[in-house]
Amino acid sequence: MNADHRVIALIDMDCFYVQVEQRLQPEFLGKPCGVAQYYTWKGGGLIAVNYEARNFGVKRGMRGEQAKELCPDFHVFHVQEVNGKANLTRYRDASADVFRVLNANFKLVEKASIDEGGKAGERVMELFQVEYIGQLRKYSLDALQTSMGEKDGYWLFNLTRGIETTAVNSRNLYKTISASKNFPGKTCLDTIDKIRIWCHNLAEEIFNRLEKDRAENKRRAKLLTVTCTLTTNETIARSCPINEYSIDRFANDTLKILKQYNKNSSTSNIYTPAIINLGISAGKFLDSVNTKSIADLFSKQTTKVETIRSTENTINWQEEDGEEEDNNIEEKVLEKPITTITTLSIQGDFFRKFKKTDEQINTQLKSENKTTTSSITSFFSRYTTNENVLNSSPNKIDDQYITCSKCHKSILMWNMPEHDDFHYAHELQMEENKTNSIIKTSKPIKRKTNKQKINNQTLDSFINKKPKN
DNA sequence: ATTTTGACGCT
DNA sequence: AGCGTCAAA
Repeated sequence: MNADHRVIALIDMDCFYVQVEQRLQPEFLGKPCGVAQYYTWKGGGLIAVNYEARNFGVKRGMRGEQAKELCPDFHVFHVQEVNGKANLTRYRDASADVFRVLNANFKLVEKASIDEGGKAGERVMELFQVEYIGQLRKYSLDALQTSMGEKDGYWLFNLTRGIETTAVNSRNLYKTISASKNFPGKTCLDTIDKIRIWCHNLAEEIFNRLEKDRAENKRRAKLLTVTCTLTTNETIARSCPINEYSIDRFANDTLKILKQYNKNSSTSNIYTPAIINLGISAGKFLDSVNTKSIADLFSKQTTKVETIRSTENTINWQEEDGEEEDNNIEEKVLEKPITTITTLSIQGDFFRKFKKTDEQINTQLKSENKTTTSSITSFFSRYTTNENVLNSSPNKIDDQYITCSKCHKSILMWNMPEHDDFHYAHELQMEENKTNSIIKTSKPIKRKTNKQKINNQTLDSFINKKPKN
């Protein structure tokens, strides 16, 4: 699409965490509520407040008790705690749901980071004594470049005239995965024993999130960074390589780093200065694609033909409706039945299972635009109402829960995408370990190509799915 | 005792 | 590459 004629939609989810909780407990819809982490200190700290509550002056950062004073009907949802630490998994999963919908329906989806925003914006306002960006139009390109530098001045000059051609990057993945916790006041970590426990707790959370990330995104973090703030108020960040995903290794590496800052004798259990904040972060992700499979990418079969994995839960996501390309695929595959999955992201692959035709999606999208709730409901109706789309196994739906056919655990239906993905990736991993090779020789399942339906609505050209490859 | 998380910038 | 800072929710 021509960058001059593009449309960029900015989606900002209001008090998202509150909505996630209200979806689980719809009886609170329309009522003033917020989400708090931790209970004990003055009713927990609010990290999200809905508009009904904001009308009473309740704000993020306030304590639950204070919110109750301002608004007696205020309801507090509490963030799940694991090992005594707030765990935001529920909201991350909900966010992943949103991105699944966006990725399935839009060509480019970028997690916004408002670069050039914030501080730079204030500097510009101060420098040029303007309140709105349009007021900058009275300045010449030269003037802007003199003050802001050649590049930024040029960017700003165009921006004020509605010209901004920066590409929207198709990127939804986190660059880092981190877990941290404050230990304020008397709760500070002042003994090796306490520190050891928390190294383990944080390591466990990071490990779980990394495993899930590896399953879904086929990548591995290579760098572990330990961050801590001491009672001296200094913040320290030190890194070490990640050779293997393991709770104990993460925990031990973290502890080893922290011990370097202990001013006490190594024989004592006391740690000084004590730790006020401790965090572990994993980053420097590398795609965990085997070199063998990269070689395969250059073979005719795999570069030209997009094949799909063959596992028991892979299903034909479209009704029978013969198409010529499919026959070609089938023939080629039969010639040399080697299938690799390397060209497909798991996420995209996963979603494809539940995909309807373009027409159905477009129709659905129109109705989804109305409210978030109906959108999400209809999104999930895609695979909760259509038995043969799901899998022929008898998944029992009990209100909002589904019994997973693989592990027989009761799973919230909106957590099913990750859950199912996890099973798939796990199986894949097992197979990989077993064969010590990424090449799969199983027969691929026939997959239909999507025909692009041409629609006369302007936005539809935008809503068209991503092109393959 | 606002907490947790993530990205970016500086050296 | 490693570390510190800063902002968002």
